[in-house]
Amino acid sequence: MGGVTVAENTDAERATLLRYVERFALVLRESGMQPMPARVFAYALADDADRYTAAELADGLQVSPAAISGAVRQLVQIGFLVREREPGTRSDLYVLDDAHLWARFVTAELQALQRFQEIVASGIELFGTDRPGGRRLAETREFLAFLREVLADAVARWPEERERRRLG
Amino acid sequence: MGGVTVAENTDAERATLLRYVERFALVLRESGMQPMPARVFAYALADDADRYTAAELADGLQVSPAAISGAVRQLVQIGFLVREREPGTRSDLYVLDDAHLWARFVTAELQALQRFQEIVASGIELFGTDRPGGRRLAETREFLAFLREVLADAVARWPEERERRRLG
DNA sequence: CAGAGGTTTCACGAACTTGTGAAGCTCATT
DNA sequence: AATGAGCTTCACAAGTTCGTGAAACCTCTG
Repeated sequence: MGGVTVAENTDAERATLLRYVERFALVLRESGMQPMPARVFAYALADDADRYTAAELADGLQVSPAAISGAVRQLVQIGFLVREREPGTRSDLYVLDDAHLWARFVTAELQALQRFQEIVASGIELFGTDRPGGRRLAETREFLAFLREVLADAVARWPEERERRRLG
Repeated sequence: MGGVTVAENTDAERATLLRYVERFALVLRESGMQPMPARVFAYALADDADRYTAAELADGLQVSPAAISGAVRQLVQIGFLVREREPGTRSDLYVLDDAHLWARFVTAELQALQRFQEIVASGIELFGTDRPGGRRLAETREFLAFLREVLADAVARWPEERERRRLG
């Protein structure tokens, strides 16, 4: 039932986990993720349950339900968490979708690159390409397109690559 | 030198450029870059000079020299700007190193991924891999390693790829 | 349809971030 | 040595972000 976990049988272990989650979240924040979503994600990834109620997350992380509410909403929107509901139950369940998780991760990255590419393209429209600045913008656009192809390809290859690593 | 630029001959054009820089910076900020470094980078990329003094940046962006000082320091550290000094001159020059710029960009990304991988590895050390959470961490580490290989490979291939795109 | 478990919304205080002005520092020139 | 242009550092004020507690809101159960 997702409650008891190996990592937090004792207070000391729970404290270790929470410190770890905080360190992990810090790394995620450096890439632009907000604090509470980062904590929830790190916690759901590192702890042992495979699904969590909002209450379990609030309890496990020692934060208010309100904070969880906002965080899971964003994580669900990005696709890092899936919201589920057991029939005849009153609480939502949040699941880390292992299988697609890293595809989601790169997808989020791809969207960021696309926004980047769009603003660059809009600069080219505004200022043209017959100036030094315009040429830099044009080359940037080319590079971003290339990078997006490479990443999309990597996502597609990961399942196969994963098998290869498991065997080799 | 490097003062007069096509994009800002008139007040209207300068205003357009500044609005554009602000939009561009916003996109960069969404990926975790700080506001002022983001503005300086966007400005240096989109405007026409190929090197700027700190004073020119402050003037062009309508911000204080103090703000520029901090911003260029960070950009130089990441490698997005190169600091130069003309002999017998009192002001530093900041240069966007076109040739290696996008290699730098991916290098920064690679470092972020490495920090990510390190915190995941540290979690595996702390908690082991014989639990659900540990297995998730282990798979995450594998995926990050793969992604880093893919990106490193992409950087290596870009010069060649760039030629190909220019011709095709 | 009343009740209760669970989630979401909202206003607020605390903490953090940002950019500025002013003072201080460096260093090539005189 | 003195000058002064330019860069950096620092303390601060304004603005923003964060997480909380309390209240409102659903929605399943009896």
